[in-house]
Order: sequence, then C-alpha cells, then structure tokens
Amino acid sequence: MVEAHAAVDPAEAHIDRLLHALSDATRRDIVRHTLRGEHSVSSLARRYPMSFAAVQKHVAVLHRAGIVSKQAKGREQLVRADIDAVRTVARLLDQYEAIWRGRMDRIDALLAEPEQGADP
Amino acid sequence: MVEAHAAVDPAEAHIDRLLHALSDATRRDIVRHTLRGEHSVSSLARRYPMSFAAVQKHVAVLHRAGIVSKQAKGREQLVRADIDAVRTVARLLDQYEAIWRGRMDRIDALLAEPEQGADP
DNA sequence: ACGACCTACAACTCATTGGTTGTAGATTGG
DNA sequence: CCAATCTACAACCAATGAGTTGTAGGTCGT
Repeated sequence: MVEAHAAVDPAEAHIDRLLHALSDATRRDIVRHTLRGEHSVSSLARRYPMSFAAVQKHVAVLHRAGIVSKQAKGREQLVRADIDAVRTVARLLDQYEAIWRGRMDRIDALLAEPEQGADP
Repeated sequence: MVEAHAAVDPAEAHIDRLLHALSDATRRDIVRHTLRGEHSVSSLARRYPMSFAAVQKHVAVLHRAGIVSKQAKGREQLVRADIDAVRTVARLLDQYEAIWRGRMDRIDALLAEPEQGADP
C-alpha cells in the first residue's frame, strides 16, 4: 500500500480533511472562537489543558483543511476561521437531505398509485 | 493518561463520532446508498475494492455513530441510514453560521456608528 | 441434511493521530 | 543589547485507524 487508504478523488479527499478536522472537540472550539474574531496561536493555547505545541498542531490540522487561515502580525500568527469551509460541509449534508427526500418521494408515489404489476 | 484524548462531554463525544464516521469517503458512499434504501452488508461490500470484513467495520463505525441502523432479515442485516443523525451535524454547522453572522453584525455596527469613545 | 451464503469477531500489520518535550529562529519591549 | 515572547518543527510514545486473513455460527435453498 503505497498511499495508505485515503480517498483518491481530490474533492473527496478535501471533504475527508474537512470532516476529520471538525471531528475533534478542541478543534471545534478553536473554530468557534476564531469565527468570532482573530486570535493568536498562543492566546488560543492558553484556553486548553494541553501544551502549546499540541494546540499548534490542532491549528495546523484546521489550516490544512482550509477551515482556518493564518496571518502573520509581528511575532504572532493571527488565526481566523473561514466560514466558506463550513458551508462546504453544509452543502454536502444538504445533498444527503435531498437524497433522503428523493427516497421519501418514491415511497409516497408507491403508496399513492394503485397496486399494479410491471409497466409496458 | 487513563482515557486517551477523547471529549469528556458525552454530547461532544457524540459529535466526535458523527464527524469522524463521515470523514471517510467509503463511509460517506455507504451513507448515500443507504439513504436511498436498505442494503445488506454483503451487497454493500460488493461495491468497494476491499474485503467484506473491511466494509463490515465501516458499517459498524456508522452504526456506533448512530448514522445507520441495522435490521436482521433472515441471514442478512439490512442497513439503513438515519437522516436525523445527518441533521444533527447540519444543526451544528448552523450554529457556526450564527456565530460568524454575529461577528459580521458587530463589525457592521462598528462601521455604522460615528467614531466615539466610551458610552455613558 | 448439506452446501452455499451472510454475518460476526478475533488477531495481526502498518500508518496515522494526539499528545509530550526539546530545540531553534524571529520579534518585541525596556 | 538582552530577555522575554511567539512560533515552527523534530523526535518520540501510546493509542487508534483501516485494512487483511481466518474462524465460527446462523439461515437459506435444494
């Protein structure tokens, strides 16, 4: 296995990264705070019971997923969440809703039509 | 470290499981198919270039996250996706949208008001 | 009853993850 | 200039992930 197990389709791989990045409570908390406004990595780190390096890694995961952007300001890196990345996931879920609704529609149609066999 | 790194809050832990379950392309494909209708585990397994056991594990991950339910029918297990689990994630993302919009509102308010110091 | 089929689960491998500590490069304030 | 601060990154460790093969127990069709 030269390339592990990840999705080959780059679009799917991006979704993989997005959802994986959001699947950690600390990272979701970082997203919440950086949606409200910019925060330096160290100011974020002070909020959590773990090392600076650990929080830095969490920020890096969010950054690789495109959920967060970093802007250098002097010796600090200001972290800010990008709502469009969140919307990408929201659109995916909307697709699932649509698929499900499609099934419901088919079921409704079956129930509505009188019982018949195959069509010509 | 007696309990690894997982979220302690059970609600957060549930979100962890939901998002992690959706962070794999194969699992998302299983969700798409089982939203359309029931499928046995082996019929699902035939769709993917991996062993039956691997697909069985993917289904188990989705099941633990509450995204999918299984119903025994004879020797088969019929797998069906639960749209409400997907909606749980959608609601979470809506919260992020709301937070972001709150920041926008505050920025708009700042831009709208004439430059002044503190208020009375 | 028997073989074919579906499922569950254990055991194993390999890669990744989340955490740690430590080191080093920039930048700032006094 | 110097010390403090912020960041980046490497090395390491324990735990989990995704995949495999193999074994065993139900259920179905003939």
